[in-house]
Amino acid sequence: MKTKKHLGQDARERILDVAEELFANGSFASVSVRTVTSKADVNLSAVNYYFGSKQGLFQAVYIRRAALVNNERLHLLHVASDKAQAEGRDASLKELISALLTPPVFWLFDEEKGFSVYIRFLARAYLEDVSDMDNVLKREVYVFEKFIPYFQKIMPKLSEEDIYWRIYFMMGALHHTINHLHRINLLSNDSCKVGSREETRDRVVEFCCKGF
Amino acid sequence: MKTKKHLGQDARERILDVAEELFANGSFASVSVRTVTSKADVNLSAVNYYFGSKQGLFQAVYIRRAALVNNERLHLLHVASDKAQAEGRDASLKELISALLTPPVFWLFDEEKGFSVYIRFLARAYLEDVSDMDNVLKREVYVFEKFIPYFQKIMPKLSEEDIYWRIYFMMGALHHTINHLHRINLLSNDSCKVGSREETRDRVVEFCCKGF
DNA sequence: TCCCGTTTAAAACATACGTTTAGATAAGGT
DNA sequence: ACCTTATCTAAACGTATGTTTTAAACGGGA
Repeated sequence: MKTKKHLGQDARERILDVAEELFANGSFASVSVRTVTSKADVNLSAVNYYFGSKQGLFQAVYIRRAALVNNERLHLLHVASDKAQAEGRDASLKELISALLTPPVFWLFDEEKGFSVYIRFLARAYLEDVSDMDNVLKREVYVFEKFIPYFQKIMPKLSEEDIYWRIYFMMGALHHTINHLHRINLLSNDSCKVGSREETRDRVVEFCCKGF
Repeated sequence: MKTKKHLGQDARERILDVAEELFANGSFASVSVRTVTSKADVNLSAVNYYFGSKQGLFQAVYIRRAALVNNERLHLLHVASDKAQAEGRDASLKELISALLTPPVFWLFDEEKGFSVYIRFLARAYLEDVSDMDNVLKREVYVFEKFIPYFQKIMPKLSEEDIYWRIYFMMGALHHTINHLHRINLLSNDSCKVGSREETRDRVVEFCCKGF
């Protein structure tokens, strides 16, 4: 006897998984509640039941994993900082930038954990006004603030404004990588192939290090 | 006596103008044909009459100004190349990158000519599968191909693959600038303001030059 | 066993959508 | 004047949309 019912949290998660995937590949308006619920094998009204509205679902997808990327960034920052301190030096520019870029790039390649989908979802969410991304960004600012002193220490000539601008462009290269990595073949007339996650990470980190 | 009728080309252009603006600010699915036609003050069926379908309209918006950015890039390339030749030197890295980035950045600021809308439209179109952006990109590749020899001449150590990767990241910084420039204030805790188009251009060019 | 809050189900609601159709209107050529 | 062509209009078509409603099914605690 199968017990499909009364697995509320289970159904909720399943909806979030499906919605995350669909929203990662299409715009908010192009994804219908009916597609979500049928792919998640739940009733049509489940979305409204659990999330109130389609927009509520979208925001719930964001919130579920919002902190993870930034926590991992801060973790890598502290690891690099501790290691540097033990060796009697400052954290290098490469270490700082790597701490910012590695989590999203690696997770983009990590099919297993399902984060790659979330990363692409995030990139798209930045363009949707439905998700109130200004408030989303405010959470990211918190992380960048933590990085600023480290940048200033090794690059004392730079003003805070300069550093923010460079972080800004760095995020540009990152988001572009996330969004259009699959098109590098096309753009380069098949000169370039997408390699391993480490190779991709190294390329974008190198680019951003020099840009700084 | 107003002659609203028989202004076919006029109505067509008006539809394109309105659609360009709407598609620049929202996704393909979120913009309805009814919104376009009512804002353009034409009949509902005008879109299907002139463009066959909503998708046809979207592609027509793209095509209308597609060549302009890339033509301007090539023009700037030749200007820089001629000037360099007259001075008995190669075109500098900064000149090359500036030729690639200046047209979209300047037009982004140029409210008057309406290109700023198109630039934002383009950035969003890259995420819509409806516009068959792989074919769109092939047209851009043509332009990059023209630049490759110039890059190779002044940076002979770099392989073609390396150059393409760097152009790729450069486009990332550019597209990010286009998409999220208005959020630089927020990202930087109000440290940064959006300055003139020249200042913005100089910042992204400087970043990309060093990244190369 | 009964009650109660939670969850699932099916149907209906009221719009909004892209597209098609049929016919009116105007302009230009012959 | 007539015919042809391009343009514009209004209405309708069929479908898809997000959401709401109503009721049934279930599990746990009294």
